[in-house]
Amino acid sequence: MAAAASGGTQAVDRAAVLLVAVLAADGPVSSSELVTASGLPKSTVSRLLASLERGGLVQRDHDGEVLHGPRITDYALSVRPEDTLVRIAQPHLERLGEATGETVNLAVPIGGEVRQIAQVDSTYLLGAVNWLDRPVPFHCSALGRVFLAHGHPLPTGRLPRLTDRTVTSRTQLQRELARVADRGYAVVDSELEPGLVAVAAPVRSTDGSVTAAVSVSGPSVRLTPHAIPGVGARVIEAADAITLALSSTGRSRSPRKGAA
Amino acid sequence: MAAAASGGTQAVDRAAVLLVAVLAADGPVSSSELVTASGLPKSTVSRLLASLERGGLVQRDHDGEVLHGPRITDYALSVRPEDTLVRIAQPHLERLGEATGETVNLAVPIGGEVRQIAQVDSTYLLGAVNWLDRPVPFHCSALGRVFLAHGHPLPTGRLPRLTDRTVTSRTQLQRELARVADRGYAVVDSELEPGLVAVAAPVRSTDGSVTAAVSVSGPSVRLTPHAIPGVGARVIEAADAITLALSSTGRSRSPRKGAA
DNA sequence: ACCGCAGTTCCATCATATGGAACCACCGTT
DNA sequence: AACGGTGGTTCCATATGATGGAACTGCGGT
Repeated sequence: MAAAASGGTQAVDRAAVLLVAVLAADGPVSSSELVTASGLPKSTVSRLLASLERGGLVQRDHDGEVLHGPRITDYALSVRPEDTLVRIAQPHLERLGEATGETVNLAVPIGGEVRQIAQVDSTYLLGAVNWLDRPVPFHCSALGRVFLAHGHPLPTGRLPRLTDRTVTSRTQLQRELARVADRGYAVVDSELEPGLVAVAAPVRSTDGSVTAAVSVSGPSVRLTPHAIPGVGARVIEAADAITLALSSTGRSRSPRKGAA
Repeated sequence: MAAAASGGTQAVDRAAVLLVAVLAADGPVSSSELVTASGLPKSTVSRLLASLERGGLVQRDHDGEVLHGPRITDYALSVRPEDTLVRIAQPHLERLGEATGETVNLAVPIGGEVRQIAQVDSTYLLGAVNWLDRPVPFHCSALGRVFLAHGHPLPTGRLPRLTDRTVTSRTQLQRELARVADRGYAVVDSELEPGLVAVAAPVRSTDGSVTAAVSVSGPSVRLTPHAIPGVGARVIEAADAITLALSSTGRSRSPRKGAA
């Protein structure tokens, strides 16, 4: 079963699935969760985890739950993760900022929220809030909806109502997400804060998955229903440009090789 | 062959080695480098990498070099890696700062340099430089020597001379590193900058490897040869306290489970 | 003390990883 | 333009090492 694409190693494929599950999970995960998530037999999961643990890719906390191993932590510490993404995206964000005059943000999903990791301030006086390090919810932000519309799991639990226009019904949200996926960009009008309108589009990682998003946000007086389609197009354009730039990341540096 | 400790999966063990090598490497790595590094046959490495790549743990840049995959990047983006470490270490650093009055730093190795990720400023007027985001070389910093003394690879190439007291001979450096490992702390006097003395000790990750270090640094008028042993003891004490705090990181959060 | 569940270990079976060699593609040379 | 070399992937027969059901262990709850 589980047809191998070509030249590969079943055991490693499976182990990779487990590791990715562990990394993608918010906190620690129990083995049994991994068993159900992967559909593999207990014994297999157990053995595979043992190997991953031996390799330092995974570790168990005091009560046996599995979490990211020290080797992964080391790696995460050794890079300023934003650096790559932000550095690559920055020029495109600025271009988008100039084109629209509005606040532009780049964000990534983290845990149950959306975190902004780069921002270009609005050229107007009204609208230049600093969103950095001020996470927003998934369900009522344009950025969040972009992630949701492209497969990011919707956090469980109630969807908090932040304004009287916030969508809090899951079915209604689903309908909206379908439109987002279809249209290519997400719009949120006064759902996060009255009078605040945002438009966002997906940035894709090298394997096609959506791991970041770009947004333009400003007051409803400027981002009117009439203006939105045009802005949406620009946002998509910028997001696609970043996606493209990412994919051709030759990772230029590091001229050092052999050498004495 | 290659005795498995107990219950494990050869293929995954090997794949883990490869992945760790990729993560630990500075930039992209060629398959052949991995072949020599791991001692595995070409064909095996090739197959293993194929699986890792399928899992998104690894990817290849435009000219086939292997680097960290999108799933790893996602993870790195989803955490502020320093957060954990810095948050846990902060109180201990502050305590050390109060005790010594000198500038205290926490650092991690990155690429060919040492990066400071947290700092407590000196209570004196002389000495309160901001080291954050100002990487220092491995060979002539106390922090760097801590890493070197505990297995971190010494960057290849010449060891730049920064002052007339900088150790630039590899053999001499080795001797010094042995002392560091032995004594438990590293000292550098005027090798990075004339008159600047630093003392550093290792912080261990949950698996015992040294992945961070703490330092106290100040002018030689205060950190005299006479004062150093006492400071060394305090630095070790703080570093050990952080190590301990790290190991008991139950990762408390995330009460959410099943639920509808 | 008892049940139940999470996780690890056993073990016989055979599916699956293995690795040497052939093969291919690409580059810098003569 | 033909060539040797290097870095990488694919093949394939072999037997090694992964597999998964069941038995086992250890805990935490009632």
